[in-house]
Amino acid sequence: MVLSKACSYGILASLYMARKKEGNYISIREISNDLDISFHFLTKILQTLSEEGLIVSLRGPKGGVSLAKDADSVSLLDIIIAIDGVDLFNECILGLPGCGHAKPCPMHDHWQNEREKLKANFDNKSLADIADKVEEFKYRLSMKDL
Amino acid sequence: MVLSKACSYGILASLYMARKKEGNYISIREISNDLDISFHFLTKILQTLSEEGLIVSLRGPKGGVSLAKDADSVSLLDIIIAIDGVDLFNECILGLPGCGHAKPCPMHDHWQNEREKLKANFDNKSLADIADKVEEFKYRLSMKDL
DNA sequence: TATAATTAAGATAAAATAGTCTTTTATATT
DNA sequence: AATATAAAAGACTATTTTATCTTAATTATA
Repeated sequence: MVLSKACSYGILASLYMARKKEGNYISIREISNDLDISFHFLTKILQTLSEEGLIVSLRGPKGGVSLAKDADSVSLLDIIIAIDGVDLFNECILGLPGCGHAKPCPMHDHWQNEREKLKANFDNKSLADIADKVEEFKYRLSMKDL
Repeated sequence: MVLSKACSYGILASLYMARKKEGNYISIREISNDLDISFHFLTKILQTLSEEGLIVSLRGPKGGVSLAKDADSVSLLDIIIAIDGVDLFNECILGLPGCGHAKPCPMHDHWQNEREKLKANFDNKSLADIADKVEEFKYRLSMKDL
């Protein structure tokens, strides 16, 4: 698995928030129901995003979570790094310590190229970009297999 | 992590065998010592490769493991699929069930392209190709960080 | 101010992956 | 045939990831 489940869930929840009007708090219960993700697990993931400053939250009635910034300025890469860290984009695909230009693993050149493209592609996709094109491209954004 | 540790270890051990004369059995202890991989863990991984028909083994004195086929005809992809299965090359990067052309995740087109290239690249690298070029390209093939 | 709603926090459990240890089986050599 | 060597098999442990459950803290609203 390239991304952890926590990371996938975090991305889906962030896109859910991006599709709602900014400034409104959305309850985690609603998100977990609509996306078919475990409520408590999602709560923890969103706490991480909150600690990382990507979302804000409010307790109590009418509380919930909301993007901390404009959806234009948050990329999928931001979410991924907040949850899974930067290892995916730095590590040797064979897991060799010290793999690099001087002493490369047999996959080094190829994987370095691929992972950079992957990273650029994640970076190039803002939450707003995706949210705006859900209808046009019929994007699937839920764990529900409809 | 893109490949499991078991898979990385399996690849390194296979390359180790490929670099030795074919037909000779190499003890797992020697491989685990030289590559700095846990002996018992490696034994299990090599049992999988044995079950999958990629290597052969012999018990007793002078026993060990050896590639079942010519190193020319075994690709990294063969090893990966034997150990980790085909999920990496089939699954949605966001883990969405039913992600596909009709109802794609936002990363679908890009990732489908990348994972196919990754697969092709793994398929294109035979154990012999790599073994032959270790000196030329100064390949790192051990968990030891020298 | 009391109540209900909602996230935060922390304990626990389940599953997957990674790793270790012991015993059994096979085989080459003496 | 006896012995030593090495893989096979299986039980066990540890760690990480995923998931659940309970209680505490916060806050809007009646």
